[in-house]
Amino acid sequence: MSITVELKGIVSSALNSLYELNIPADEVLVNGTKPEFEGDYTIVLFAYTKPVRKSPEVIGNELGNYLLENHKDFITGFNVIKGFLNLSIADSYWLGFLQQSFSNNSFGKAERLQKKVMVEYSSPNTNKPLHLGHLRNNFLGWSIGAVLNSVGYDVVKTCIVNDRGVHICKSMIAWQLFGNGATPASTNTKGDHFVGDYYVKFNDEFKLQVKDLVAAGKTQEEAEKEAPIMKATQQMLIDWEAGKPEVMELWKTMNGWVYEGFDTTYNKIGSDFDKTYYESNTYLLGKDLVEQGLEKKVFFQKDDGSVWIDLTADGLDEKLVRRKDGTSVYITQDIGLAEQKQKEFGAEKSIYVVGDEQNYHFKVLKLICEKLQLPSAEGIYHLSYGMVELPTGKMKSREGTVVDADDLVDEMITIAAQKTEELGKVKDFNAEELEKLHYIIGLGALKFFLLRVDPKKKMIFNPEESIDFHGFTGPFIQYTHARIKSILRKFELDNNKELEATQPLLLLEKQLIIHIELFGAVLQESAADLDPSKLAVYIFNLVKLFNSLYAEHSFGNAESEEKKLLRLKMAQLTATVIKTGMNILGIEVPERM
RNA sequence: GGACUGGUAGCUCAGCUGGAUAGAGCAAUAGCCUUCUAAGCUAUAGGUCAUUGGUUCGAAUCCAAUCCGGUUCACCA
Repeated sequence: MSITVELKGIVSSALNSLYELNIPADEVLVNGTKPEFEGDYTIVLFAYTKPVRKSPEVIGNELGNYLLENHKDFITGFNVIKGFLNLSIADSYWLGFLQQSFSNNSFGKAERLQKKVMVEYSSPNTNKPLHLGHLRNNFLGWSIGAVLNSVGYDVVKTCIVNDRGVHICKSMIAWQLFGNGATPASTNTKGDHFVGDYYVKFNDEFKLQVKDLVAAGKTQEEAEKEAPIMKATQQMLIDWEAGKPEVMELWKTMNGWVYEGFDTTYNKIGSDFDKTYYESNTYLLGKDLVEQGLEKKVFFQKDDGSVWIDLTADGLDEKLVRRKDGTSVYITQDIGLAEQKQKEFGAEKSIYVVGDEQNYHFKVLKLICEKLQLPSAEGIYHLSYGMVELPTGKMKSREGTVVDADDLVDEMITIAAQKTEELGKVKDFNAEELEKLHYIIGLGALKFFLLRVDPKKKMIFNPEESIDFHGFTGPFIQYTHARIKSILRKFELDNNKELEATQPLLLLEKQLIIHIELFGAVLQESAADLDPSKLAVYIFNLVKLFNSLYAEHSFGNAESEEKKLLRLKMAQLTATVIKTGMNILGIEVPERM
């Protein structure tokens, strides 16, 4: 049990004994005491003044005295300032906590819950390579899975690959027209980039054709419809749906190139999935649900044959679920896939990590599933994250302002290599060890940069300024871990020696222990909010506290054997928390750097 | 226009289920390596929490209005 939970319980029953006041333990307000005041934890008393009919100062003193008398081993002192009761916790409590936890490698993690959740993330299109926005999505999705796993959920990570549709056909047409049989191998290009280049070529050619047609007297709209390359693309989509062999052949070949490229990138950034769905297999799902919906009168049919749902009563609009030609639309596939996942895995929650541009879509999706009374409905949760923007605004592929994922990862690793070289601390590393270290640091910097901000908020990335390696960053945390490991290598910790308590805990020591103790609660909070940034901030603060202590006091050469043992145990547990926490963010920590 | 969403230090962000004097990092300035890794530590400076009103013991936080951004509202995916 965490100490704040314990305190809440104690205060709740104290209020009951003193004033016959029934305040549920979880409604007691407990904060960490601000550093400028004496004490470790603070009870906020204002809420009790009315029912008790006493001033907060009086309540504070009575409560403080009561706690002091009845919990001598736990609470050793108090003071009251305005409506705040500051409590001091016994050193022996902290020492007991440290003794119990310091060698526990799974410190902070919770017991298995026997509950299953699904996290869908990444969801790329196969017509172009991954960019910075995908990186945020991938890091978030992976990390949220790890956070949920750490608090006891069984997590199924899934990915839906958007491998069909007009956009894919655009790349295919362009390759037919301009490729001259080129392949990624023949041009020495990564497969996803290779295919993406033809997508760009399509757009270039399309623009030229439209321009010519407009010059010949067509309106912009007519020109866009009639451009030969666009017509060819639409024909190809029809041929694809009909399963025309040569089209299928080309489609498979080009997607194959893309997957090869994606695999390389996923491997590098550490994204993995338990189950990958392909839209080419799922795009027909949900058709039968339209029939069901019509029978249940959830949907209605218009005169032209198209099928709709009326969501105006829910504050939304009418939404099409089947075209008049009988083909299904995007949302219908999603309903079908939601049901498919439900049948296949039966998770109690299904989290979709998808950008906030699709808030409306997911609102509609959940609503329709609810109205159809599908088992999947309740668990649908859209984890809506903000876009990564440039200082100039959104990234636009047409304007060439897209930050490519592979380029960025490589750049980060290069910078990591430069800095490591400059600092010259690992001159004895061989080439392989160095490469691994540069990778860990470069990727760590990138992941931490993207994960440290609240997922819901959009964030700005300035390509002109490289991502920092100092301060609130991954490398700073990795560095501190390496630093601790260095201490533990030099000064062996005897696990059998028990902590003593003849010398009081110093302020910095106590602050660090208090912070360590929060770890489990932080994981719970990150899981509840589906927000890895809470964890990132926590680790950063932990590391700052450790470094302050490190700068002020010696670990290996402490002033006494008692302090040496205490600090080495603190160091070990700090390293464990850093490593566990960073791993949950998908970031490795080195032994040396 | 409707719906949703954001506005906190020069920059990037915390804090938002109401609690003590609004916090970090970067950038700036000044210090700290003959003892455990200086990718570090310490200090200084930097704020009308968009604006106005309301709710109350107390508001960056809740409510309303206004201003300024963003997303979205396709027989696209």
